[in-house]
Amino acid sequence: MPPIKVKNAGKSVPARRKSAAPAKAQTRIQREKQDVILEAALDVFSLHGFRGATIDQIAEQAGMSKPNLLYYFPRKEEIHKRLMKTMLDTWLQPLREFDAEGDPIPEIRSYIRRKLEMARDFPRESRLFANEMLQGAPRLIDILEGELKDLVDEKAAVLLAWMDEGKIARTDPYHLIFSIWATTQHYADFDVQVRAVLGKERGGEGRFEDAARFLENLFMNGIVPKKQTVG
Amino acid sequence: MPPIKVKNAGKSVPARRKSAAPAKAQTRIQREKQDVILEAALDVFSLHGFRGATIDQIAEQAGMSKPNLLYYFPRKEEIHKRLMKTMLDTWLQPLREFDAEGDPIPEIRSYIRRKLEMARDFPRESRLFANEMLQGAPRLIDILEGELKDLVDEKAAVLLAWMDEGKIARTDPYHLIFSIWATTQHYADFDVQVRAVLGKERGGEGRFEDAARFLENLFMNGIVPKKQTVG
DNA sequence: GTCTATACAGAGATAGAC
DNA sequence: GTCTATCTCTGTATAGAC
Repeated sequence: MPPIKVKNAGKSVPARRKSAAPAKAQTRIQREKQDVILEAALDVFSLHGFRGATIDQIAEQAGMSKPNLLYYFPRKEEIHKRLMKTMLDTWLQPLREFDAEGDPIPEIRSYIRRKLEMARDFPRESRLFANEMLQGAPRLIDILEGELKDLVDEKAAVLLAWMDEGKIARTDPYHLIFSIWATTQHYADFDVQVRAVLGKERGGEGRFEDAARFLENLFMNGIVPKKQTVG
Repeated sequence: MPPIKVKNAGKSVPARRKSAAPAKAQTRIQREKQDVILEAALDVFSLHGFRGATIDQIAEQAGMSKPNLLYYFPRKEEIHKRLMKTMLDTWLQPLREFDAEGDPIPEIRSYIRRKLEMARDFPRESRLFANEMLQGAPRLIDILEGELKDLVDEKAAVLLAWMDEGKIARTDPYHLIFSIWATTQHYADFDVQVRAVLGKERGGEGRFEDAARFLENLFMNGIVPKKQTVG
């Protein structure tokens, strides 16, 4: 599985800032401080969820005092909201880029690979999302029922068309997408378990390559032995 | 998918109590109260994780005062520990029953079905576990590296033997197990998202039957169209 | 065995000096 | 813009009356 090229394992949020949003222009220092805070907050929120995370922890992780942090983000919820927004942008990008004009099998294969790369390179974002889901998505439900549903509906239609043309096997496109999400994000969200079960020898960095190989093969072929390849 | 027979959707913990553990015998009332507390605690812990959950919430959910609750479980951590223990027993049962003597394909198919039934019938247990994983399994890591690893090693060996005999396609047995866990538990842990994306028409009770059909088919056949079944 | 009252720490957030 | 001090509320846990 050569095309996994991304290096940095689980740091950095894209953290694009809209230049028109707040009335006041921001200094470079303000932006940098905010980014430090967001970075620290991602660590803490992704581990403990919204309610379990404390401003103290975030401040400590960010290397500043609690009041100082609150100078930049007056409310805990603001920090979380901003993280969620950035995270969703990053997180849904692979699905957005899923291309109806592409060649079906390679397109799906590449989607699986990209999702797995994201699990490897942005595990905190994955856990932030997972935490929100476990809590019933109180701060995200509108987006799930709106933007996300629309996007999935659109891609499901593409998959259905491919099935009609006999280019991929007929199956439920929604549950196919769910399965790709579930299997790839599992390697971020349940990372402790994966490493514990694989043990020292197999639980190292190579586990993502192994997973990639396995998942590609699973989604392509299932596990029923092919007559022509046996014996 | 007929064999999904379990009815009660997401209530009741087995809550077996070992009769030899605490020095003092327990009255019937004590047992009942403890069960009420554990039931309430499962609601709260599964939603908010250990740190996010509060004794106030649990007490309210259990319909008793906070001091009264603390009479039965002096520490928050005790409640959580007991829940985790019961949950793990329930949760790993299907894997324990995975039978080396059985017929490979039906055995795996049936394992998938049972895991999906558990996601449907014990979603809170699934979320309790998921919450613990997201936090890096601080209260569970020993079990993961011990009991669980041993159990998975054992079952992986069974799968490998089947592959050697050509009864199932050769693939990575560990990642196969991870994939079954991930896809089935997804329907408990990410339930909000599943229902949001499926919408009103398809997000109802039938979603589990749809998922079962899809997953069986995925694991058996993959998505590459079979030459003989196309056209 | 259950309640009221309360101790005491940690939480989010604000005031005001520098 | 950053800090110390502090307010208020919530949270875990205990004491002691009933």
